[in-house]
Amino acid sequence: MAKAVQQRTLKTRAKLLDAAQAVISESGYEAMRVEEVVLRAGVAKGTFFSHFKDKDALMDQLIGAEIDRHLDGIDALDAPTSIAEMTDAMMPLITFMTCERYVFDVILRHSGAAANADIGPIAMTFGRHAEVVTKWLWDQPFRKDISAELQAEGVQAFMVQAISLIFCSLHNSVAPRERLETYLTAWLMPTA
Amino acid sequence: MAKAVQQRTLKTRAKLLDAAQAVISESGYEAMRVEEVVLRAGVAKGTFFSHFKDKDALMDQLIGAEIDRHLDGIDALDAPTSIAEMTDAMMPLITFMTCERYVFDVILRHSGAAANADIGPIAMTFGRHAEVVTKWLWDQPFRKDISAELQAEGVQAFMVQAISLIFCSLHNSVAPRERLETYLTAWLMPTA
DNA sequence: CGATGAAATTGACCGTGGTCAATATTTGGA
DNA sequence: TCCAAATATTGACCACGGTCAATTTCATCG
Repeated sequence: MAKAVQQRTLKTRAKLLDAAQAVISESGYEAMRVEEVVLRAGVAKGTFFSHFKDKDALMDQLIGAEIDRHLDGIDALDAPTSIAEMTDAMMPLITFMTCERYVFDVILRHSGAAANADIGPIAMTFGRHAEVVTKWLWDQPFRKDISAELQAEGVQAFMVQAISLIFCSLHNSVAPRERLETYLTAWLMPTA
Repeated sequence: MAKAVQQRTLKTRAKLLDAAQAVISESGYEAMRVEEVVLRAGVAKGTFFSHFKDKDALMDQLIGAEIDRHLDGIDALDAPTSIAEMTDAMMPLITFMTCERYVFDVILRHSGAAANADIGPIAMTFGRHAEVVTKWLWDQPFRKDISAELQAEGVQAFMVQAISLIFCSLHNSVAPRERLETYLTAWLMPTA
């Protein structure tokens, strides 16, 4: 008999999430401290870890939710008809993903789930993103020699690469938008 | 007048590196503890941090050196004449990069340097890897519509993607070698 | 040699994430 | 309404990376 989750539990979790969100709004993701969150939420430290496996799990939820919000916006758009349009459509998401180096690190760490058991919010968003891109590619004037799914995987690979290079001193002279557009043109519209 | 570095310094650094390597050989990278290393090296904890900025910096050196050894092997090879050969040539490197999830995380974190000042060993190896691939691509029967440099950047992006998916429960049914070959064929030999 | 300043080393101490046995609260049944 | 089992909460405690003022060792020069 599945036991119903107590009201108390929901309330405590909400308090923790609110407190965390507040800290992040004020000081950013990297600066978030578990101690600060439990202090504001008015609960003991141990309570935090009975609601979230670890600090990373909370970040997974918060950042995953934020990415999902961006995907909602992207999903509402008409399918882009050019590489430039596609790149533009992804820019708000990319901007968020690069708002802090720490945020991008967390995203990378969670982009693939470690075990079947724990496919977290961020991993889900990667799946969703691939779906959106696949849908976009369905009947576009792009290459036809490979599947839309494979094309979408490539789009993700290049998006990650373009973002990584933002944080790389050796390659940060080119803006991410232009770099991504170059990549995607070469990937989706080869002429040789 | 630049003061020569003391013998003592070199000796201590060597002791620390040896101790770290020993711990890693026995228990792996992830299990390495600074306390254990300084204990074996017979120095105080503070000494460790006067030789390495932090634990990550030591990992950067050790893992970077290991990657360099693999690149030496790759560099000694004849330029591959097919995608399959190219993929095979990169497999030993990929195998090392995926020996532990932690190792891959460290590599990703250091693949782009945070500031011009600290381009570490791992970041250097990425540059070197790109050069090797670019050289390979120079006169190969692959696509000619984009530069060899851009092709090499793509090869790196797909290598990272293929590795990431190894650690992803949603996509670990395909072996990394086959996945990479699929990616590289689509990237380097498009037929549309 | 002995003195003196520079460089290396030390270890007590701190910040922060995470654990767990003890305690408090809730729930469902008699 | 009361009791017992299930569930949630607590906070002292630990692990481990990292800091820094005090101390020791080293190199150079008169």
